[in-house]
Amino acid sequence: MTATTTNKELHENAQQMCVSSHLRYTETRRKILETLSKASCALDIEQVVANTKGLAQSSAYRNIEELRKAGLIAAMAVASEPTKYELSDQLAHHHHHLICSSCSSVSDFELSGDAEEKLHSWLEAVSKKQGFSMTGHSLDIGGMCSACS
Amino acid sequence: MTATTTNKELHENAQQMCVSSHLRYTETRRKILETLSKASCALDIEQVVANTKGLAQSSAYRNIEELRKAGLIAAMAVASEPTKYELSDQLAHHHHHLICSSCSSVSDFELSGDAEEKLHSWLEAVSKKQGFSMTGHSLDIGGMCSACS
DNA sequence: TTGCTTGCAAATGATTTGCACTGCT
DNA sequence: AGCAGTGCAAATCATTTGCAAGCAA
Repeated sequence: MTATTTNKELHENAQQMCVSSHLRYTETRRKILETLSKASCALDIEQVVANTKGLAQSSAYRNIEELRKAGLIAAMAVASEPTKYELSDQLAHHHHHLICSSCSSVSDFELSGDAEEKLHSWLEAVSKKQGFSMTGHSLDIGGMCSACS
Repeated sequence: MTATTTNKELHENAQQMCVSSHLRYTETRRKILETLSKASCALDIEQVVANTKGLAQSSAYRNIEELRKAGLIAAMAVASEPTKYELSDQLAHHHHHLICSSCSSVSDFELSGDAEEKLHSWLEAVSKKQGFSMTGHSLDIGGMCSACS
């Protein structure tokens, strides 16, 4: 499975993943993914609803949860803020987060291919030793963003 | 600041940190930290209250939040489970988490000193480039624990 | 038809807050 | 005295759920 780059690829991959999870690829779900795809960072429910025409909040919660279980969407909780959602690594590029402990803003970064590979091998070794079957990892930097300091 | 190993060190460091954040180091706070210190993994509010004699739930929330802002406690949110709390890296050993996406259980692991150093230097470089002042990082492995698979 | 999806409104559950009181400093 | 810290109960806010109607396979 490759990360999607074009809108068309996004929907093709998404549809595939929905089908294999026995989910219908409805208009609503398509629109939610498109909203997340357009966003430059993770969005909370309010933002998803605001940026998706004709989406009820309960449907947003329900669909995001289904899509999350199917691996299309990743959820991230920051402090006691509402949960933020973004496309999963399977639908977008693998990346990590810088989280400001003051304003709770989140921005993205990527490690070099080399670093990412090395990290992956460390984590794979740890998982193996503990009998854990790893499906992914997350790496956050905590601190103060430039706006807050 | 060194990670604490003995109970005495824990309270000495904790008191210091409270003082410098203009917080009183009360009996209640001392008991909460002791509860977290005894635990083998992160605890949710219910568990903290259950394991701390004479602690009101609202006091638990209020104190944990104060202690979190002062850097004594780390909070972690897993899926839509209640938030879990543990001693911060400043009061305990720096470590990372294995999170089971099926049962939401959390266990700990450490990287080798070498790996941890390398990781730190990568993150420091990223932060510098983005004008972010890093105070720490977190690294989670996601997947299926041995009990669930 | 059959059962997944949806929107609305009501319910739930975690977390926060108002208030009066206690206890450091 | 003066203000941080406390317990209790009430309030708030994100998230979940029941239900009746809509829509896709």
